[in-house]
Amino acid sequence: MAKPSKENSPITEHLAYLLAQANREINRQLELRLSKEGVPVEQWRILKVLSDGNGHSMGELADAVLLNHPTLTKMIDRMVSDTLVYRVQDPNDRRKVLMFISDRGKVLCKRLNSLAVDQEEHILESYGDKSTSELKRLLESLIDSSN
Amino acid sequence: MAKPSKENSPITEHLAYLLAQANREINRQLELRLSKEGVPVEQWRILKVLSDGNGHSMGELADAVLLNHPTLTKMIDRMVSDTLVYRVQDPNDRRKVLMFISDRGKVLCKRLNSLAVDQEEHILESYGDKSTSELKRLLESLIDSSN
DNA sequence: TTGAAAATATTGAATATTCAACAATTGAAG
DNA sequence: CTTCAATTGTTGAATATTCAATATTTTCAA
Repeated sequence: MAKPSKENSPITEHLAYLLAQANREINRQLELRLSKEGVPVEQWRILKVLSDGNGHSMGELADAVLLNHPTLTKMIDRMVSDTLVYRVQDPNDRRKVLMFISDRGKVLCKRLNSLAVDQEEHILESYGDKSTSELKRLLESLIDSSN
Repeated sequence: MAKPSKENSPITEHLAYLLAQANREINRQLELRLSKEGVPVEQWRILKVLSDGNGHSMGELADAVLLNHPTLTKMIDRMVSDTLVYRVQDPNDRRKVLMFISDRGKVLCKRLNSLAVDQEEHILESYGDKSTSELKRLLESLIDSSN
C-alpha cells in the first residue's frame, strides 16, 4: 500500500488555501454591502481605526489596516480629497504625520458600520453563533502564534 | 449603563478582518518560501491543480485558484512562455481552452510542494495539530455555508 | 434551419499596487 | 557638537489587476 504523502494532497487541503478562499468569499460579501456607499473595504477599515478620535501615524495605520505604506499614502490622498480624513504633522516627531477622521468621515463611518453589522449577522445566521466565535478564537490564536 | 453596541466594536473583532489578517500572514510566509524558486503563490496553485494530469478549462482554473479570468489569462501567458504549462483547444467545445502541465512544470511543482509542506509543518509546530485541523474544519464549513 | 442569447476566453484601456529611490527628521555614537 | 545610521512618509516608474468591450462558439427556441 502506498504511503500517503503530504506533497500530493490537493490544494484544497492546505491551510493557506482555505484561508485565501474564506477570506475571498467573506470579503466579497462585505465589498458588496459597502458598495452601496461607494466605499472600498480598506477605506472602511481606515475610518474605523481613526474613529477613536486619536491621531494615528501612517505607519501605525498601515499595520492596522493591512496595507503597504505607498498604497496607504495614495488611498489617504483620495480620502483627504473627499474630506473624510485629514493630515496633521506630529508636533513631537516631525517625520510623522498624524491622521484624523473628519466629521463627514464619522457620519459615513456610522453608515458603513451598520452595513458591516448586517453582514456579521448574516454570517451568524447561516454559519451559527458557536462556529463563528470558535473560528474567531482560532484565528486570533493563529495570528498570535505567527509573531 | 450603556448598551454595548456591535457598531462600536473594534475592527479587530470582525470576522472579515481576522480572516484578512490571518490570510495575509500565512500567505506572506508561503510567498517567502516559494520565492526561493522565484514563483508566486498563484502559479504554485495553478501547477498543483493541473498536476492531476487532466486538462482544465480556464474558467474552471480561475475558480480553483481564486483568480479573475483576465488575471489568469495573463498569468498563464507567462507560464506558457516559461514552458510550465500549455494550451490545447477543447475538441468537444471549441470555445474552451484546456490547460495542461508540462514535464518541466511537474518537476517545478514537486520542488514547490516540498516548500509548501515545510510551511505547513512549521505551522503545525507553532500552532498545534489540534488547532490546525479544527481551524481547517471550521473554514471548510464557513465556505460551504457561504454558497 | 435560423437567429438570438448564453458561455468562454482574450484584449486594451483605466486603475491600483508595488518596488526602489528619495527627502526630511530624529537618534545616538564618538 | 557633529556625523552617520535609522525611522518615517512620499514619489515615480514598473507591474499587476480590473473593467468593459470583443470575438468565437455553442445552445436553444421558434
